[in-house]
Amino acid sequence: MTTAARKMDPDGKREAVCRAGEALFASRGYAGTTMAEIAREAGVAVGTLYTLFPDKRALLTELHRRMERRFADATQQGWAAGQTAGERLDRMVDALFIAAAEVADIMPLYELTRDTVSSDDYRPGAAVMAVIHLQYTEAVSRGDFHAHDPAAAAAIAHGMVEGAMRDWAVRPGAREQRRTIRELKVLLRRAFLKG
Amino acid sequence: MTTAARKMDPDGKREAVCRAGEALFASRGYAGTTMAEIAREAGVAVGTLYTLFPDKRALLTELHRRMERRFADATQQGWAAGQTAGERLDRMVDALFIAAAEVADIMPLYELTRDTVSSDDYRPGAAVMAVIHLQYTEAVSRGDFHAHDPAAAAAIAHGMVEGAMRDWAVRPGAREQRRTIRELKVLLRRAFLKG
Amino acid sequence: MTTAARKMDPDGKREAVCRAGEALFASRGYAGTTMAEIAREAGVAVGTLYTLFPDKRALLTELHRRMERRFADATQQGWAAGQTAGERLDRMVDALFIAAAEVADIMPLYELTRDTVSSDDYRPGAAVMAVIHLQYTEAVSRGDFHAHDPAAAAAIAHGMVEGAMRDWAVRPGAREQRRTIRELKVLLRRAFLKG
Amino acid sequence: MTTAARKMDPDGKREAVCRAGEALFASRGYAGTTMAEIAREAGVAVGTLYTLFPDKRALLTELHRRMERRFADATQQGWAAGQTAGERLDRMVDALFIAAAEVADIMPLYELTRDTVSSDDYRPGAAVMAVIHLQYTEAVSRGDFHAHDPAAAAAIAHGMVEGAMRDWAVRPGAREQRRTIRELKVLLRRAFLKG
DNA sequence: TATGAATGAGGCTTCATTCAT
DNA sequence: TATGAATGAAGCCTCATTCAT
Repeated sequence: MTTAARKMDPDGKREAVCRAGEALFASRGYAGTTMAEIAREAGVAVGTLYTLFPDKRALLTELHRRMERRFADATQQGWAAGQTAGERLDRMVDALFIAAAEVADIMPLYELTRDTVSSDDYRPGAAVMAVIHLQYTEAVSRGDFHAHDPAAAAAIAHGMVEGAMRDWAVRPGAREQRRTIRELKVLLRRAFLKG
Repeated sequence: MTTAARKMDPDGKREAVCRAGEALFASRGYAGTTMAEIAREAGVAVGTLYTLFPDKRALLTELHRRMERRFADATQQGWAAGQTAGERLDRMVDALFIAAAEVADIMPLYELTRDTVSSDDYRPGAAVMAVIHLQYTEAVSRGDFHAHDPAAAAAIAHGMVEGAMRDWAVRPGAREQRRTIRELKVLLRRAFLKG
Repeated sequence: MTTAARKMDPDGKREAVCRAGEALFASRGYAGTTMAEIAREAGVAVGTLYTLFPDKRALLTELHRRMERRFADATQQGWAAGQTAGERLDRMVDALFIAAAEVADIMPLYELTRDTVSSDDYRPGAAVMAVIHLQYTEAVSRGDFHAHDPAAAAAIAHGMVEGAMRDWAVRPGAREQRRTIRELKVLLRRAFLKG
Repeated sequence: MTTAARKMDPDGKREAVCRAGEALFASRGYAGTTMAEIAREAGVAVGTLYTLFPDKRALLTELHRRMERRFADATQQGWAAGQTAGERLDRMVDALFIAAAEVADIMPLYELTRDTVSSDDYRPGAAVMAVIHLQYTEAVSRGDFHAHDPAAAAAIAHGMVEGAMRDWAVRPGAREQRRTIRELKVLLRRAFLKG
C-alpha cells in the first residue's frame, strides 16, 4: 500500500493530508475539526481531500489504522527481539513506548473511538490485540506463560499496556516516565510469566 | 445538587431525560443523537432539556458521571466486602461486573470520551482510578500487595479491569462471561498479591 | 423596601418593571433583553409581567411613551415659561435638556424605534412633534416666527433638537454640554425668530 | 474589498443578496426577516449568504453602510456643485433628496439603527456627519457661515436634514414634497448663512 | 392576583459534500 | 486530477408566552 500509494501520490499530498488530519483531530477532536481546516493545513483544496478519501470518517479511520499499525508492528518486533519469554515482554514494552514517544503529540487521536472510527469494517484496537493474542498463545504453548483463556488474557494484557500508557502520558519528565515502564514490565511478568 | 434537583423534580423528568439520553447516546453515539430525539423519548419538550442541563454536552457528561459513580461505588463496596486482600480483589471484581451487567445495554456510553465528555472540569475515569489508588495504597501499607509506584499500579490495574470488561462485553452467554471474570481475578491476584 | 413592600403595592410593581425595562432595553437593546431578565431585575415573576403588559412589545412601547411624554411636557412647560418668543425658545431648550439629563442613562431607549415600538397605534416622536407644531403655529400667528409650512417647520425644528441632543450626549463634561445647548438656542432663533 | 469582492463575483450574487436584504429588511424589519427568506429572494442558497457575509448582522450593517455612502456622496457632490455658499446649500439639499427619492422604498432600513447596526466598528450617521462637518468648517473659514462649535453645528444641520426627510417621506405627491425641500433650504440658509 | 416550570416553534448557523471548470 | 464556490439539510438552542397551582 505504501509503495502503491506513493506511486499514485508523487506530490506527497496524501501524506500532507494525513499529517494535517493527525494534528487537527488530535488537538481539536473529530467533530471539532472541519474538512476545510484540514485542507488548509495540508495546503490542498477541499476537493482534493475527496479524491484521496471517500469521506471525513474514512480519513480518521485511516489515521487510526496507521497509528494502530505502528503499535502492532512495535509489539511484534519488540517481542521478536527477545530471547527468553521475559525478555520478549520487556522488549515489547520498550518498543511500544518508543512508538508512543514518537506519536506522543497526536496520541489523543487514538482515543477517538466509538463515536467515530468504530464501524463494521474496522474495530479499533483489534490489530494490536491480534498480535498480543498470537504472542500469548505461542508463549503458552511453549510453556512460558500461565495458561488462561487466550482472548481474556490478551484483552487484559492489552488493558495493562493502555493503562500504563495513560499514566505515562501524564508523567512529567523522562525519569518519571521510565518508572511507569519499569512497573509495567514487572507486573506483566508477574501476571503472565511462569516460574 | 443532585438531591436538591430531585426534590424539585417530583415528576422524575430529570430521571426520564437521563434514561432517554443513556439509551440514545449508547445506541447512536453522541453526534448521532439529537436533542429533539432525547426530548421525544423522555416525553418532555426540547426546552425542558435546557432547564435541566445547560447544553447537550453537559447532559452527556452527567450521564458519564453517573455511570462512573456506579463503578466507583461498586469498586469501593466490593473491596470493603472482603476479609483478606485476595478476597477483597475478588469481591471488587464481582461487584464491578454486577454493575457492568446492570448497565450492559448502555455500556458504549462509557467509551464516549475524549471527543465529548472530557474537559477541564471532568476527567473520565478519574473517579474509579482514585478509588483504586486508595485501595492499592492501603493494601501495600498492610503488606498485602507488592509495592509499586501507586499511580502506575492503579492505572495498570484499572486497565486490566477495562480490558476484561471489553472482552466480557463481547462474550456470548453468562458462562463465557464468567470465564473472563475468573481470569481477571487470577491475573489481578498474581500481579498484585504477595505470597 | 423590596419584596414585602412591593407585594403591598401593585403600582410599585409596575414601576419596578418599568425601571428594569428601561435599564435593560437601554443597555442591551430590545432583542438583547429577555422577559426573564426584566422579571429578575424587577424582583417579580415572569408571569407577573404578563399581568401588567400584554406582551414584550407593549412594555417597550409604554416605556417609550413615558419618555416621550417627559420630553413633550418639558417642551410645553419650557415654552410656556418664556415671555417673548425668543425667551420661549430658550426656556424650551433648557427644559428639554434638563429632561435629557434626567434620563441620560436610558437615552438609547429612545432610539429603539422602527423595528420595535413603531406601529399603527403609536408613532414615536409624534407627541413631541405635535407640541412643537402647536407652538410653531401659535408663534407664527403672533407674528413672532417666520411663516413656513407648519409640518415641515415642526419636523425640522424637531430634527434640530434631536441632532443637538445626540451631540450633547457624547460631550465630555457639563461645560462642553452647555456649549451644545447654547449653539442650539442661537440656531433655533436664527432659523425661526423674526427680526 | 468591495471592489475586489465585485471582481470575484461576476454573477452579481452579492448584489442580488444586497437587493434582497434591502427590500426585506426595509419592509419587515430586521427581526422580522429570516436569512432563509433573503436567500430565497436573492435566488441563492442559505450557505451562500455566509460566504458573502459573516452573519445576519453584518449583512444589515453593509446595507446600512451602502445607503449612508449614497447620502454622504450626495452631500459632497451637491455641495461641490454650487458656486456661492447659498447655492452649495441648495445643491446639497437637492442632491440629498434625489438620493432619497432613489432609495425611498428602502428608506426604513436607514432607521434600523441602535438595536441592530450600531457597534464599535460602525456608528450609523457618522459618515454623513463627517462630510457636513467638513463643509461647515470650510464655509466658516471662508466667512460664508456663522461661526459655531463645528460638531454641534454639524449635528444640528444633520438633524434638520433628517427631520425634513421624515416629513418629506410622508408627504403625498411630488408637489408637496418639493415644499418640504424648499422650506429646508430656507431654514438652512437662515440658520447658517451669513448676511 | 402571582408564580415560574414547561413549552415548542423557529431562527441562525455550520459544514460535509458536490461538480463545473 | 485539482480546485473551491456553492449547496442545503439539519441541529442546537432561545425565549416569548402559557397555565396549573
